[in-house]
Amino acid sequence: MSSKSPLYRKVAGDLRTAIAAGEYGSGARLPAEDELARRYGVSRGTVRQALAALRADGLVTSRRGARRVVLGGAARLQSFAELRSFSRWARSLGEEPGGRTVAVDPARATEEEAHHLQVPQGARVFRVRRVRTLSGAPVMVERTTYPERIGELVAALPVDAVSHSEQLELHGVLFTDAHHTIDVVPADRDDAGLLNCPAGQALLRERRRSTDPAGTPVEWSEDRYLPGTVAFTVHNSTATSALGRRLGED
Amino acid sequence: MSSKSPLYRKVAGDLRTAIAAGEYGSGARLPAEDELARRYGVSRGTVRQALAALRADGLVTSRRGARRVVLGGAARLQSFAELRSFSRWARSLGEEPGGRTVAVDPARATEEEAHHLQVPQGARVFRVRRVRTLSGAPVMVERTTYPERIGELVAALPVDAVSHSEQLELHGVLFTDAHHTIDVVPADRDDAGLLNCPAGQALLRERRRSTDPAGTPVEWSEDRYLPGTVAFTVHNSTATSALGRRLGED
DNA sequence: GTACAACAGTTGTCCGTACAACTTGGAGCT
DNA sequence: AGCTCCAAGTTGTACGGACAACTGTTGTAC
Repeated sequence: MSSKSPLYRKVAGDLRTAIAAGEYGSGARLPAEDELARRYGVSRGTVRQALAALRADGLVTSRRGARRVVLGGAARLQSFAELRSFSRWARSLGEEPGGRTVAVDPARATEEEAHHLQVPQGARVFRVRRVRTLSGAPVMVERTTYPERIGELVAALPVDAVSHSEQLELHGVLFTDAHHTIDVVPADRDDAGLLNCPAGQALLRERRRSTDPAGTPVEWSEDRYLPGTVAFTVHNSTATSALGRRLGED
Repeated sequence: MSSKSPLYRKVAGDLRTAIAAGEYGSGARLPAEDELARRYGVSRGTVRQALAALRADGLVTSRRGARRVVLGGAARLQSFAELRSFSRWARSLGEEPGGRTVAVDPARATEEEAHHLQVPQGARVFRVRRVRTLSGAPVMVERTTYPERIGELVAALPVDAVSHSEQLELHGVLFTDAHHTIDVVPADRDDAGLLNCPAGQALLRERRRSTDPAGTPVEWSEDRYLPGTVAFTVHNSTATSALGRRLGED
């Protein structure tokens, strides 16, 4: 059966599970690259590629001259797939994801939408509003705008489809990059009704712009979470910087 | 004069400025790796290392078979240094950072602090409370716990020192990795007094654990921002995943 | 015209080598 | 004991080559 996944991925996966299994406790030093290369029967370059992946996930440090050290605490970091899909994320935690599509509206792109989706202003887009639940309780309201091509696929989905992203994947729509902005906003009347909370309630807001492998925007979304239900975690290092802080001009 | 920075960094920097200068507009395709290698007189491997950095910053996509595409919109992403230091970040935006140290207390590590700093419970630590301002207006309250070694350095700083992190750097204390958790909490009495806002006001909370190159924790901090003042931005992709979502158990 | 097939172009993976830069621990000296 | 200094160990950087896998385009056949 053997998979078609590249060698360095297998090595990375193996090391990941070894760390998760506690073979290398927090603060422990990993074997040297040469040693790992020998052990797995691969070249040092391949080992380095695997270790770069672990470092990007914040699992290990690395510095010249010394062996790599396992970083404790970071613990479990979701994969990109789990982050992209609310459903997948929830299921991986043993929670039962639910969703109710409130509205699917064909519309004309506003200036903001046009900018983020890189389409001309006034172009045809689809606006989708959904309420997401964990084990039945509403947790998040999701307002997504899709360009026409993608929106048509979404509009064709049944209203009770739990995971839109998984359905889109089946149609060959891939999400590979996303840019997120996280801040706080008060709930408006609409949020309050959908989330069953008082208007003005502070919500954790995540705005997201996702693109496909070719760099074409495929969604522009604004999600609002009830406080206390989820938190966002980020790891960054001098090696791979992905997090930033921004003035909140809105 | 020439610097001691590695080759691939110069290439990456050059490409970054070229993109920023609009030489490759949003959606444009970068030259092929071979072409860049020829142009810079370096090997393809070095070019790939440079491009990997750009990809990690979310500046370009990359997929097998097709040339790399410049991702628009992501725009300016702060460097790790700017994220680490409130002062540096503020100054890079033309704002005047300020700070007031409210208290520096030697203390015994609580269970939580001990866990995050990887010291025995009850070990000597220093708790520092500061109010941070932008152009005079209070924006954030920062509650940081340092292990004894670092805390002693901080305690010796003048109360009106604007940037603690820059001072620590001068003493050879390096921060290379950080793990962040972002969510929302209501302001307690203390926050309200320091930030001059009503108690119960929702604040954007960032909890942070920073480590040095050896993987030793050097700070554990909880920062609370007034809403509307800052937002956090994150880029992630299937290639480098650093962002995650967490159940908010606290 | 439309669909299919071949082809050139491009990035991903993997190997090998060599040297530079840095850390660590121990030997040896005071 | 404490200090300096050295040597071994380890990661970072850079080169080179080869092939696999995929994309976009071109051109052919129907």
